[in-house]
Amino acid sequence: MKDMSATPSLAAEAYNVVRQRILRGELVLGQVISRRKLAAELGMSFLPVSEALLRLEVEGLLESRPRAGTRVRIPTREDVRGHFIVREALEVQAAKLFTRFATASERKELRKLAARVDGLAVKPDRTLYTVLHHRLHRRIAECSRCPVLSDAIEKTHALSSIWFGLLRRPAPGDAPHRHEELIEALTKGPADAAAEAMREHNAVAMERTIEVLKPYFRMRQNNRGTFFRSERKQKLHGIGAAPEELEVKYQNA
Amino acid sequence: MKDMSATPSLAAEAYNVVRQRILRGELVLGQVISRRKLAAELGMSFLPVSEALLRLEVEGLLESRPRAGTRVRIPTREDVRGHFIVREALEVQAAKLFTRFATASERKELRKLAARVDGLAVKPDRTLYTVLHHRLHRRIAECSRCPVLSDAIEKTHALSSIWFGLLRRPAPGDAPHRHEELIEALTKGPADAAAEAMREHNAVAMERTIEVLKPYFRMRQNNRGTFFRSERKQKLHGIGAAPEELEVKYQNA
DNA sequence: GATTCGGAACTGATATAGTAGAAACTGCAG
DNA sequence: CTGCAGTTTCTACTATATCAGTTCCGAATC
Repeated sequence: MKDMSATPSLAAEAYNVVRQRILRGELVLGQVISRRKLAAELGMSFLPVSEALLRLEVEGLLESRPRAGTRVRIPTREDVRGHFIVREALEVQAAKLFTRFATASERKELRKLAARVDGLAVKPDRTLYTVLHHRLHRRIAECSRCPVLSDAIEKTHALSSIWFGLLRRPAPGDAPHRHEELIEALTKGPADAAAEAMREHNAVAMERTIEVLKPYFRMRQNNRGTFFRSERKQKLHGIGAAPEELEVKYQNA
Repeated sequence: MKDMSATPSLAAEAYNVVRQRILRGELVLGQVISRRKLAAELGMSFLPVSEALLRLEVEGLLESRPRAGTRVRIPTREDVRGHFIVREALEVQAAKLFTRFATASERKELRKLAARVDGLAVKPDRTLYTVLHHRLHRRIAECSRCPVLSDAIEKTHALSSIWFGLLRRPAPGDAPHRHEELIEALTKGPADAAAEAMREHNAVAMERTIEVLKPYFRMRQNNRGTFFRSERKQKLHGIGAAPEELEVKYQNA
């Protein structure tokens, strides 16, 4: 976490590299990661690499089976539902604290940020949108003046960012000012209204995420327990494919 | 967590042993843990031990500095406050779900358990009280029917259990039926009332914990950053002492 | 053509050894 | 008795080697 960046150990470097690759989408859902190859690539022995991957596994980004491999975690439907229940609990708490502790300049800054996010939401390019959306939620958390809480929220966001990256185009029936309305409730309304707005915001996010991940749920059902190492087999089972391709694949099957 | 007990690896064994020792109070706040000695004692190389300690560090029970050592984490006041804010968020969520999903038999079971806990609260021996109190909160979480949420709650409880263990005698001005009232609100009342009851329950717990930990906050201030290995120096700085002894120590200073 | 089976290659888990660095100890000066 | 240097001893960290289990791929079989 924070000590990782402070202590320039090899394990910390490996951790950051892999984490960034997952978050930037260079490593897709279900892709296996070889400790040895990664170690060779980064120029270190695979023990620090192993430590980094273990850490990411504890955080829920990876899953591994002894002597089979380590891969980017493919979530189940229950995982996603549970994830959003926890996230709702934390962000509602943050929203309440926000109404008490956020300064006037912070409120202004967030209103501007929300407008930018909503403006970008309809554009086809998702990269900038993803970054700013993440920053918006993080800033809300930071305004709670509770580092432990914002750390916890940050951790849940890292997980859902992976899934979020799969959303390649804007959602069709989307409210055009989702985030502006959220921030409006947070900055203006009483604590109860802020909490309720955050709850609804999260409910929409959950529904959408589950919709996007549906093909992956089926994929996980099918290859439960096998860690495909070769690219050919992975392709054969739909790993690395876009959600739309997966959809037709499993509809035919 | 669960895979740990399922996979009987050496690392899992070390993890459970150290965790149990911390929770049972055999390892006190600020005590350093030697990877090598522990490895020798458990009859394994220190790599699995290292993995276990890393895991406990991620969970927040330990802290380590490169080339200095690993010790049981001494929290700051902000840590404790943040911890209870997160815990409140999660347990309030669990309470709401409890009112929706708990079965009749589960409600009955919890009422009985709460009565036992309150009965034990006034007794001088704390060991059984600690165990049952923990079980009560865990059962509430499990009735939410959301494994991800109960796992998250379980993790926060592991942390606060360490602090809880310092409370060697019953709190004086305590409501005699704290837990029975909580369960009453959970089983009978609407979701809002259940949530509010859980919030108040947590607020009391936080106040009490901060009160008990006050001497340790001062202790941490004093020896920030030094990992004392010899027992003599540790005693000199109050590590391993009971809260009351610490109190007089730092009042005199 | 589809299925099964066996060696080859690879994977994570563990053991052992060596290195760098921080804390503790010892002796000396004030 | 107290404060401070140099030395010693301990620690965590890294690297290499070996083991047991898994996946892969092609040849043999039905």
